[in-house]
Amino acid sequence: MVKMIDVAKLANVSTATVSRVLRNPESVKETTREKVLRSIAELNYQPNVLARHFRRSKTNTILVIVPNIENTIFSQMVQGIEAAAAQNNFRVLLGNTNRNVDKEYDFLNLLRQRQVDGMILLSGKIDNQTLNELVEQYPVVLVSEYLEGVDITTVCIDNVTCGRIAAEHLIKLGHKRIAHISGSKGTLLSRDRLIGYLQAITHSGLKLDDRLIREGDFSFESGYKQMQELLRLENRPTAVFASSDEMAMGVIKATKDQGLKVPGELAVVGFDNIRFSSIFDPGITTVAQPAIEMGNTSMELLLQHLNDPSFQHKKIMLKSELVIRESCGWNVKGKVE
Amino acid sequence: MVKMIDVAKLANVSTATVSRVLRNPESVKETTREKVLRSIAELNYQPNVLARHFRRSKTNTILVIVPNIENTIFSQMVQGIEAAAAQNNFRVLLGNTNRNVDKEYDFLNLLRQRQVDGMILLSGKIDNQTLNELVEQYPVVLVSEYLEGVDITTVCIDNVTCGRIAAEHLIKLGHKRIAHISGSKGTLLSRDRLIGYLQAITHSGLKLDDRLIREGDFSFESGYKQMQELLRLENRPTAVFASSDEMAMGVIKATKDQGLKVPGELAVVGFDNIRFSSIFDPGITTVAQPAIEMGNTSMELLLQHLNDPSFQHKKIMLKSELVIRESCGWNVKGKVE
DNA sequence: AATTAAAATGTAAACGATTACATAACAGAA
DNA sequence: TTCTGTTATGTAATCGTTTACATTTTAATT
Repeated sequence: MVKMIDVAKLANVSTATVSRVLRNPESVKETTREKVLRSIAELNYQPNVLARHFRRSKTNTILVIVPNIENTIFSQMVQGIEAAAAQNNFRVLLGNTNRNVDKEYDFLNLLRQRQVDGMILLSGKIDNQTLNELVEQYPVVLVSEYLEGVDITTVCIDNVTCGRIAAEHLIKLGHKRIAHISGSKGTLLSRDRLIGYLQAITHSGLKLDDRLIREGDFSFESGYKQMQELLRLENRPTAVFASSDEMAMGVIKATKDQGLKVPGELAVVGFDNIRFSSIFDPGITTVAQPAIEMGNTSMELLLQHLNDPSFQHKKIMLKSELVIRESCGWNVKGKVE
Repeated sequence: MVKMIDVAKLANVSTATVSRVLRNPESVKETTREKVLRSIAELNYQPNVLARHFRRSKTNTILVIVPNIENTIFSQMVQGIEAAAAQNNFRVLLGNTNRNVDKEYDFLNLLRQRQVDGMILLSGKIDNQTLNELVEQYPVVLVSEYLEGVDITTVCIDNVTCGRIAAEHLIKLGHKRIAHISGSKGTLLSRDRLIGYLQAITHSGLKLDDRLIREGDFSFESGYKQMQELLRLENRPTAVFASSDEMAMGVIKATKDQGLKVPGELAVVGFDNIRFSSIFDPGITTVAQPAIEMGNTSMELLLQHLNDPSFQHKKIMLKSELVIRESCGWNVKGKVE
């Protein structure tokens, strides 16, 4: 294996100069630089990255903790992260936890052992104390979810407003009995969307009905199941706002399976705008999370942090918008803000 | 930062012994071992993995090259790889190429620079010569796709048989005009499925019609577009076999958009059995690729290779089966093999 | 030409674990 | 007890870059 000393000898310089040509080219006189570059090319020299990492205690690699890579909302975020990372010569190490907290804790060791320079969390099951410790020592960015009691850089959307907009859309269409299927109550993001829903209902003067509010877990199956229960009510809802597109699909499927029509007999609004929302039949009206942008932004914040140790934690809120498709029918003209 | 020498001093041994306790515990006397372990615990010592990697020229990390992480068939494979890797204390570095060949070539440098110990390819756009060079020097496994002219460990399914089974299913249902929308012709896997289709048509004595064979690129959009063209034929097909579920969904959407019914007026078979095939309406009859298992198997082969330099390349073929849902109607009773 | 400041290059000491080889400790046999 | 073979431990070189500091070269100014 060709090493730096070989290049140095061939170019008649010291390894220091070769190293500088590689890492800091302007600090080397042009003629020397060219000589070195020619030697590098001639010998087909590949720097030993492991030695470099070791010496610099940096790996140019970041870790992304993903609850479930199969969920396209997360893969979109990863895509955004990947793109920003590649541009800055960073690599992305993937940590798929399958919503298993132990695995999540396990991955944190990569940070502690300096195998990665920073971390992006697409889920937040870690307890606040551990997270606080981590955040103090290493660059960490939290995406989508946010946490109380932890001072951490966060990229998210305004879930309260989004929840409100979704419910208001259904109200404007004239619906009076609007159900909500939330994500797991454990997550703040679910609570916020619920709060938005409650705001919309209350402000519009509609009657609040507890039985119309149900807890899911973001999955298709939970949407299906909760909708079945809603259909059993003597006075069933005419509209549903589900906290994820997958659940919205479950809702629609359950409704169709009962022989009812969507949007004819039930209007549905989802959340996320995953790719399949537009492919699904009917196309799902949904609150679009700018997933790729969220990934991109989070990586950029992480890079800022990486390059500037005095970086102050930021909370970034990205804009999301309602995408209108067929699942609510067409009573309303044009786009709803 | 606590280092090995600190542990050694506290335990009154040499660093060599501490290192042995960590890497090769049986070679150390029990009493010493315990003493060392106690010191490690007391100091909360974390070995410097970068130093270790450097010294050993191993990273316990493998690279997965993914054409498109957003496609759930790939994320399932990644999931399988991840699981097998985690069990063996390996990490997975993700290389998302977005079907960009340059990025693919770029990622190969990770291997050349020893930043990863091995590689799993979920796509094969790399030219044979480069790949051959790579395979000679490093452990590489190819999944799903296979290549002629390269001696490389491969995990795949029998695409010819699968294509035949898909077409035969439609034939058994009584269809006479069966179209096929293939994946990109560049890939052998597309050609194989087409061959299977041709075999089925020919063997059954049906008339072959060139106009019913069209090239897509696995995407929803291409399925939609090709189906639009098929619908314009004066004598349109009554059934379509699409080489991916996404294309099948495109086919169904295009058909519905023309006011036709699926499965009523068109029967559709897809390929892959991605998660949304069962959620889609109608549920898609499809050839199931055992994606997670494929990922798992490929990682295990890679590990074998990693542990045994004399490893002989293997070609593993996994079983896949037809999953019958609603998209072809119910003219046939029971399960079709 | 002498002086000085700035720019370019070289020297050599890190970084922290691993491991070949040398040595010491121990157990069992005579 | 002594010898021998085995097992356990220690010593110190090594992996290949990077970089603080020292030295030399170059350019600018008088």
